Amino acid sequence: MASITKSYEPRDVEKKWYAAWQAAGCFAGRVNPARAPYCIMIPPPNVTGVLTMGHVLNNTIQDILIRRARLEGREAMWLPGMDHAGIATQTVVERELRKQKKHRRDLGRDKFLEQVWSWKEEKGGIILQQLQALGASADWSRTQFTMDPAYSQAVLGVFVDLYGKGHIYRGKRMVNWCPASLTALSDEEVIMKPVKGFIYQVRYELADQPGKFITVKTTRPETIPGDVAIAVHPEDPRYAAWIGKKVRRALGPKAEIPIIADAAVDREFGTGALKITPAHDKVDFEIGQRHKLAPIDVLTPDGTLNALAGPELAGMERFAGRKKAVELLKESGALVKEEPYENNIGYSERADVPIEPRLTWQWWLKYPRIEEAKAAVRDGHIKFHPERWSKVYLHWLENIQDWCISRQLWWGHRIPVWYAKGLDKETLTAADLADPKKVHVSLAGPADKANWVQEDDVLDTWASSWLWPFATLGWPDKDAMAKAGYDYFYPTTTLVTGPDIIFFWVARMIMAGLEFVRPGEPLERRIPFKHVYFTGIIRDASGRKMSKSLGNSPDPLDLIAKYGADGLRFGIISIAPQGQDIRFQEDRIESGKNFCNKLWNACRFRQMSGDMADNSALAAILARLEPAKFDADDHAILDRLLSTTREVDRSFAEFEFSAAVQALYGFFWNDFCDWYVEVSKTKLQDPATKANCLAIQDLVLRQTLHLLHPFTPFITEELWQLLGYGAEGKLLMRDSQLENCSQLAGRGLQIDSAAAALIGQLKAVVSQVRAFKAEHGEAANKASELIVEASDAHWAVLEANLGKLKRMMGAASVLRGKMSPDAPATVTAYGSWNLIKSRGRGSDPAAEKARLAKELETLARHIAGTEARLANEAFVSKAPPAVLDGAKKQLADQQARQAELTRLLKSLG
RNA sequence: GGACCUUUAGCUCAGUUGGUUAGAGCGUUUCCUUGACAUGGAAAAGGUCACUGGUUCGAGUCCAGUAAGGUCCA
Repeated sequence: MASITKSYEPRDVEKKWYAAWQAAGCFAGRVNPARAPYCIMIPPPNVTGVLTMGHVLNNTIQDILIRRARLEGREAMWLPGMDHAGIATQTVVERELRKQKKHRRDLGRDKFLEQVWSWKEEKGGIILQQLQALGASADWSRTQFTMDPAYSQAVLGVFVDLYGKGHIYRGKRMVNWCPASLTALSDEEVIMKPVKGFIYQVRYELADQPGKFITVKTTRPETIPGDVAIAVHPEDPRYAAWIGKKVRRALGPKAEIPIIADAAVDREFGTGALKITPAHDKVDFEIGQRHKLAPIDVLTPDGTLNALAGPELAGMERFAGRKKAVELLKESGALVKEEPYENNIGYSERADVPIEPRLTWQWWLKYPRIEEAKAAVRDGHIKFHPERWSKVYLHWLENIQDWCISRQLWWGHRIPVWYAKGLDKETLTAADLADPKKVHVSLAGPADKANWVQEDDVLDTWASSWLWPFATLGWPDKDAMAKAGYDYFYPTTTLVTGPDIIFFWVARMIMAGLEFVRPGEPLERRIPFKHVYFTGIIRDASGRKMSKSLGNSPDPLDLIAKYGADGLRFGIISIAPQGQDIRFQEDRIESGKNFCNKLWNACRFRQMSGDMADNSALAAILARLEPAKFDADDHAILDRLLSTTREVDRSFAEFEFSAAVQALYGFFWNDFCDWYVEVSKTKLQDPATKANCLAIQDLVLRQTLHLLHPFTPFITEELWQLLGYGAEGKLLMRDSQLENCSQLAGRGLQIDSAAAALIGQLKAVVSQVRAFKAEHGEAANKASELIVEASDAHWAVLEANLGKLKRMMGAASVLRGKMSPDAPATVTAYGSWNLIKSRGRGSDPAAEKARLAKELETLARHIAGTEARLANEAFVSKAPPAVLDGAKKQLADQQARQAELTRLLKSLG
């Protein structure tokens, strides 16, 4: 067996094991009826994406769940893949074209798409390789892409199906239009941002009463040429006499527009009068509809003012147009006032430019299964972690609006709709749309393609990823489904994602699953997953979101190079409490690395401590234990091993990963390394106790490696092999079975849990002596001569453990003695024992007295508090007996200590 | 405007159904290169649990309100 080097070097170990695992097919999830499945579908990253800290957190958690499930003997399957990311990808390729001074229209649709595909083959999906560096144990043979032929068939088939069921319609409505990407966006793709600008008061002159004006407030004077009316509230006395009159439009082509009354007008806002521009505002559009006013669209798709805006403005970009409009209004005297103003403006999520409300023909989806989707979460078939997100989910479903699923892009799933040649798409009526001679909807398309023109629009990317949990399992193709194990793996077990896409993705997947999977079967068989774990958002140290533009996001690959993948994983999980955002601190990643090194060296110590015995199976190690020789330390460490295992079990059940990591850290570092390994150094010297001590170490290390493996897969596999836990050719990650707390406890371990309390006391004594020495300027490792004054019972306990304790305390000798009235100043007390270090150097009676006095002072305060509590009749009569006894015992201890300290203080003169 | 979250040591956070003197990591200070580990060991200092009320024998914990910060929805 190879010997363990002095420090852990992750790089080679990671490469070696990742390749070995892959070669051994460890990541594959297969249909295996003998085992319960555990399945996770990756939230598909964008094909344009590169690994961010958010991905690191999200995918580490998925890997942790999958690896733990595998160790528990479940058939684990983590399905990876990518999203075609319509706008983002098209933008990337268009940017490359622009470098060659070309536009996608120069190439035409087919040529452009060829370009996108070759970009995808060359540069797309880097992130999947990066996930491998992180240790992701996904089943790469199943990698899916939302534009793959089979997946695309599923997406288009769903469109045809929903169209046939009447869930999809074409309508001319207000949409969020992105003037940069030239496409519609759904509400979820629009980000509201407060923007500082101006609000203008503009007056409109009454047509039949020159010199009389009505004044409105607007932030968008450039749209005045699109005004079709001025609206006031019907019950507003200020304007009651004005209703029905006409005013002259303040800007643009001359026109007279009516003053109308509509209850949607907010009397409190501005002047109480509102200009109505139906083509450029959602509310205005609705008002316009009610009053049968035809909208006037003064903008081109790219946000330039058109001829309808009038000759002065036509051709100007919208923000330049606004400046010009203000100038023109000033000149004409229509501008009454201009004041600074902050309002919320919708921005395109991808292009980061203000969106335009715009009237266009789009395809809309009426969501299916809304009520079932609510019930699935409300009734607990799908559990959200943390639970509170279910409120957000339900609230969204309560107020759900139809989904605009068409996008004016080329990259994506082209909508399977054909229009009869010569048909004007802009003037289609509902009857036309229902007429199969005019509009054809099918997967295969019309037989006589020459007579038809296919819809130009593609589907929203989310209208493909909402099928992810089952389209990735071959749905709807029966053969593909059988091959992928659809029946076995669906519903999947857990979804790990961010709360920012509850609406985009989580809710829609639930509705899709309910609509398309296993029609007629109970709800719990149709839902796409049973648990949804929402991660926090990773922020920088000062709490800002990490973003490319701020440059405050570290490159995870740099972190892996610096701290190892295990260090990064351990570190990031340790700072990721459930349900809270995470402030990233690199020093926590460093602790992760340090922990790995500690683990490494503890195993190294084991290897150096004695010959390796049979470690190849848990039973073999258990057989080596000699319970008759267990001392308090052995009992205590096994007791802690079990309680730590229990805590990790609990943490997994509750999705509290950082709690698991913290429990393992504390147990391994404090209980095992700082205490058990140290006392082992004495026990290993004695041939009578050596073998048992090594067996205990082997048991503890084995279980620790097992529990840690999901978090730090590489180093644990390496050490597992180095310490001989794997029989020939057996891998930790694939061939071992993790014992949970009750399984391990059921292995016949006879543990005296009272021993843990005794060890706690001994630790306190050691601590006391060390503090005592440190306070007197004596190094911990200096062999001091100590005298102990103790009762027979205490001395017996101390004496029984003296060999180990001397090493821990840094004592050359520990003798039982008595305090003499002229004791040297170097004295301390613990409970009812006194530890006296004789012939101490550097003793300072004054400092010692000050220390004792300070301690007595705080003690007196605590005693007063405890006494007051016990003197309280209500407390004594109402508190449970255990609490009452605790308080009494506490008082007795405090008083005993007070007496000792007082005695010591006196002895110092 | 509505909903949710957060507020505990210099920093980042734990703190289970209310119960002994509120914990951890990092940072700070002092000491230690001892044979697993200086990526380490030992010790110390450091807290009015945001604020105000209430419930209770007892509140960091439960309830109400206030303040500050954050997120989402409209």
